[in-house]
Amino acid sequence: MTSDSSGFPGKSDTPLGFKTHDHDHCMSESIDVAEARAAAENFRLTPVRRKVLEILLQEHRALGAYAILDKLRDAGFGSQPPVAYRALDFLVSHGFAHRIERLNAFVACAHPGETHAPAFMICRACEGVAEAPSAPARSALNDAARAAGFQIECTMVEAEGLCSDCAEGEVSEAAR
Amino acid sequence: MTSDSSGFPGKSDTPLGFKTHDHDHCMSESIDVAEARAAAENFRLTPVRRKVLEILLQEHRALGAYAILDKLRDAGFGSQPPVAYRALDFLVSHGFAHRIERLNAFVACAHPGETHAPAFMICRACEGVAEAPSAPARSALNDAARAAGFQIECTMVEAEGLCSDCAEGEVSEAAR
DNA sequence: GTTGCCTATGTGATTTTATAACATTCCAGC
DNA sequence: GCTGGAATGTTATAAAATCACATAGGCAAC
Repeated sequence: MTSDSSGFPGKSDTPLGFKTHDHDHCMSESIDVAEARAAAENFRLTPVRRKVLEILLQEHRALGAYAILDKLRDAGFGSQPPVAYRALDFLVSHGFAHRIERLNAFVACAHPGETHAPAFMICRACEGVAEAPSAPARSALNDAARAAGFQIECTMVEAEGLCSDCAEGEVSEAAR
Repeated sequence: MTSDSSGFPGKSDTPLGFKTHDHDHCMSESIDVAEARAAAENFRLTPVRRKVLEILLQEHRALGAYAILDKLRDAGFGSQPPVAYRALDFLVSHGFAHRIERLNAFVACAHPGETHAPAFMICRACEGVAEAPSAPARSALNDAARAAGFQIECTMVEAEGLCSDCAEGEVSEAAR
């Protein structure tokens, strides 16, 4: 396996996630974390669930449930929507994936293990999704909520725009 | 018309929006603003568009496009999805309504006129939606984005939880 | 080891949300 | 009155999500 998380990864480098990095590494690491937690926390990382996690980890992009479903079918699993939705619900509720409301789609979590509810940056050109810390944004909102007597249970922060790679592309396109 | 925006409104008081207030007033005011802007900014607040805005203003809740469509039909307008979606697109793009991604639904804007992209507080019990300023949350996210070279074009902040009224309800229910 | 229970998966049907494509109508400006 | 563009109407279809119920797998008690 090409494992180099610093500057120059092996064959599996990718521009997604807004930063070149070693896919194989972040993927195998995430799977390992999931298996460790499954053993420790007494839940089952069944074949479908594991496969869906792998599918999501292949790309740092949000995938729709039906795109995932296609890949599940190719891999020999059931191909009806509930198969995908159930696995996704599981992954999301255990923190291995996030739902991107803006896209009605799902991404693998970039920091599994840590319980967190990040903010997302969604590139409208390449559809890449990156996570950002949302604690500051969240606490600001909390103040407003408290003032209104509103009890926040869950906060979603999603920003849409252009990642650095795609922004360069736009510039050169405008210059044509 | 019962116009009293302070403590004790007329027949039209409502618990929605997380605060008792005078519906007729906020509704007529919003329509007035819309008409004024239509004249000033040279766009048309056509009958369908106006009707959809009125429908949304009836309740400080998010309504799905199809719920709106039902009401449009009752009012004698076209009853196919594009009729509702087009009017909603218009209202959203001119700042008279907001789309709530979490619910795939729409609310009337609580502060028409001011260009803004607020944060939303969504009550999971009564489905009421209130707006909160999102500038602090937004600027925090901006810093993270800049660091990642990401150009934010639009940010969505939505919090789900319980409004003060519904939180009280939960408590008394738990005591049963 | 087999019974019973619970969880997970498979499958078909349906509901909800959203858009594409094209015809028709309305209205402003000439 | 004609013309061009915007808005609306309508049919059809795509995309996203859920319901309901049947089947299989894992595991503990007996």
